[in-house]
Formats: sequence, C-alpha cells, structure tokens
Amino acid sequence: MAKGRPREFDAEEALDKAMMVFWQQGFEGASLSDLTEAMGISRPSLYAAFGNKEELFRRALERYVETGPAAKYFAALAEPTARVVVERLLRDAAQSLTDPCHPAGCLSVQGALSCSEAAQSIKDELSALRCNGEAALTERFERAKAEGDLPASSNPAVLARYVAALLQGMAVQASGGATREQLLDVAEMALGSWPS
Amino acid sequence: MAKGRPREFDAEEALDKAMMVFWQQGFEGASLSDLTEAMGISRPSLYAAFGNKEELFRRALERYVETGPAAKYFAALAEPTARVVVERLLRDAAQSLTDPCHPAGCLSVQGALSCSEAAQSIKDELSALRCNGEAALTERFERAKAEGDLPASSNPAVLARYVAALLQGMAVQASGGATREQLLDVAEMALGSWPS
DNA sequence: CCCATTAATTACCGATCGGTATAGAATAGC
DNA sequence: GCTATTCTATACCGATCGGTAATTAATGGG
Repeated sequence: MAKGRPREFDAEEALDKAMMVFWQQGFEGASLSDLTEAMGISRPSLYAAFGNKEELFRRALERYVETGPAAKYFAALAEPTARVVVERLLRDAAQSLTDPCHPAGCLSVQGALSCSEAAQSIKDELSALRCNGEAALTERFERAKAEGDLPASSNPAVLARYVAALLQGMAVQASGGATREQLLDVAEMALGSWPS
Repeated sequence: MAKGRPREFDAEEALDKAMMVFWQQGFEGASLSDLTEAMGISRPSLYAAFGNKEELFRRALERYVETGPAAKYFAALAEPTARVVVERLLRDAAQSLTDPCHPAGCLSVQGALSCSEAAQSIKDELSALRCNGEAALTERFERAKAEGDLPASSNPAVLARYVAALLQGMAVQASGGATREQLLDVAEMALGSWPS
C-alpha cells in the first residue's frame, strides 16, 4: 500500500492555512500565489492534492464547517431551551468573530458576498450554507415551540431569520473592526428582549 | 468656456451604471471590461473622466450615499422620535435591499467585505462609511434620550450598534436572495421589542 | 479658417491571473 | 537493482488584469 513518493506536507494543515487566506481575502481576493505561499507548498502540489482553486475553497469551507467556528454553531443547537440556544449562539459568535487566532468575521459571509460571474457558484454555495444554518435553527425553534419552551404564538421561521440576520450583521461589524465587547453589547441587547 | 470636443456620454448616467456593477460584483469582482461595457464608454474615456478604477468606485460610492439608498438612511434620522426613526430605517431597508430596480443588498456591505491587500483602502473606506452611519444614529439616540424619547437608562451607542448590525445582517440576507416579506418579518420582529 | 483643446478609437503595455507540461526525486513491490 | 508510482520543482501557458500611447474627430476662440 501507499506506493510512490510520500507528500512532504500535511494536507489538513495546508487546508487550514488556505482557509485562513480565503477567510481574510475572500475567494476572489485570494490568489493562487497567496494560497501557495501561506500553505507552504508549490503550485503543482496544490493542484495534485486539491484539484483547483474552487475545489480547494470547498474543502476549506468543509473544514470551516466541521472543525471551525461553524461547528460551534450547530453544537449550540443542542442546548436544552431556545433561550439558552440563542444565548450561546450570540455570545459564541461575539467571541469567535473577534478571535485573534484567525481573521475577523465569518468565512460564510465574507468568502464571496459579491463576486464576478465566474465565482457565482461559490457565492451560491455560501448562501446555501447560511440558509442551512438558518433552517436548522428554525427546526430547533419549532421543537422549542412544541415543548412549550417558546410561546405558542411565536413564529419559529421568523425568529430564526431574525437571529440569523443578527449573527450575520455581527459578522459584518467584526469584519469592519468591531471589538468583542461591542459585539457582546449587541448580543446582550438582543437577549434582553428575547420572548421567553 | 467649454472648449474642446464635448463628451458624448452623460457622466452621472455612466456613474450610475458603474455603481450597479460594483454593487452586484464588488470592487474586485468588477473588471474594467464589465464596467466599460455597462457604462457604454471606452476604456480611455473612463480613465479621462474618472481617473482610475479606485476613483471610479469612490465616485460611485459618493453617488450611492448622496442619491442612492444611503440617502434615505440619513433622511430617516430626521423623524421626530427614536421609535419612528428605527421604524423607517428597518422598513425602508427591507424595501430598498430587495428593490428589483437595482442589485440586491447594500453596496457599503458587499462592495468589499473582504479583499486582497491591493483593495484594502476600499475595504477601509466602506467600513468607515458604515461606521459613520452608525455614529449618526448614535447621536440621534443621544438626542432622543435627552428629549426623554428614550429611557434614561438606555445606551445610545449600544442601541445604534444593534440597529446597525441588524441592518447589515438584513443586507447579507438580501444578498443571499431573501425576499422583501422575509426582511419585513425581521424588521417587525425587532420593532416588537424596541424599548419605547 | 486655423489653432488650441478636449474626447473617442484603436491598439497596445507589463503584470498577474488560474492552471499545466516536463523533468527530477523519493518511495513500495518485485 | 529495477520498475511503477507518486510527489516536487522549474518553467511555462494563454487569458485577462488595470492602465496608456498615439491617432483621429469634434468643438470654441481668435
């Protein structure tokens, strides 16, 4: 098994580096030279290991969802009540969006919020990802409503869209340099008027 | 006065076309070819009239602020009470962000939320613009607080940041294809818990 | 009418874009 | 050791990027 020359770099490490570059510069703003330099590998190695720029982005995004900040998002849905779910979503977001260990903001928002026609499929994939996150939150709120955890009069889809919009707005603020404290203020403000 | 050959295009019309392209594709995603095609002028005409791509963007942004959606934002601050200001901000945003007459979303958000180092100054200018809008809202809330229009316990800066985040999040949602009704739901949800 | 001035057109510039052909280096199985 | 296989390194590809030089066309002032 495993014939041939072994690769001299760790694929997951390289992917993490690529993720950071896409995170900071967006899909189109990240050039192959930026990527190879950050990943510490040559251009042919990148193509051999990851296909092309678009597939590399998808792999990086996958990693962002599975092991990055997006993983905490889905983990928060497991909290026992809707109120605690939202508390964790907003507070974790304030924390993660300003974590100095990685670029400010959210890859799913700033990866390709606008782009040329050539990158349309990337933009669509990102908005589909955000939509999935919102849908998962809607389901969580539907469950909460069924459990009497949210008022019977509440509208889970609207609540989820509201929270999603707030999180995405916090991501824009973080991208613009907002501090963790400022984002926490926004989070607490929203929590102060949460219906439960 | 006015010597030389007269230009064959209307500069403001051309600027509006450029604004649309930047709005849809972002600063970096919009190529000179995209721009000249949409503006209906040749490349040297563009450079003679507007300097270069960066200055063209700044001119288009200026126009966006003065005569575009951003103008309505500042107009809303003139409403008599904080409550009505926020009502108009959120509802006008839901309307404008999904107006089929122009690209979905907000130029100040999707013009360059992330970019390469080469476009950093554009990104900075946009985040400064958003920051100005937020600061103007803070001042409006301070006035409202002084007028007893907002509770004495309220924090104008936090309220403004909360509203700004919500608006920016709505812009992200619109960019992803959210409908006007969906954004209005978010607006009404936020208004339902407004402190006054 | 002629000239100075400005705009439009064509054709082009070097640089960088994403992507690859080719050849050499390192492994496993035989 | 030899071969098949896989990775790495150099050097390169056509296309497109933002930006311009040079020429021609249209105006106003003298």
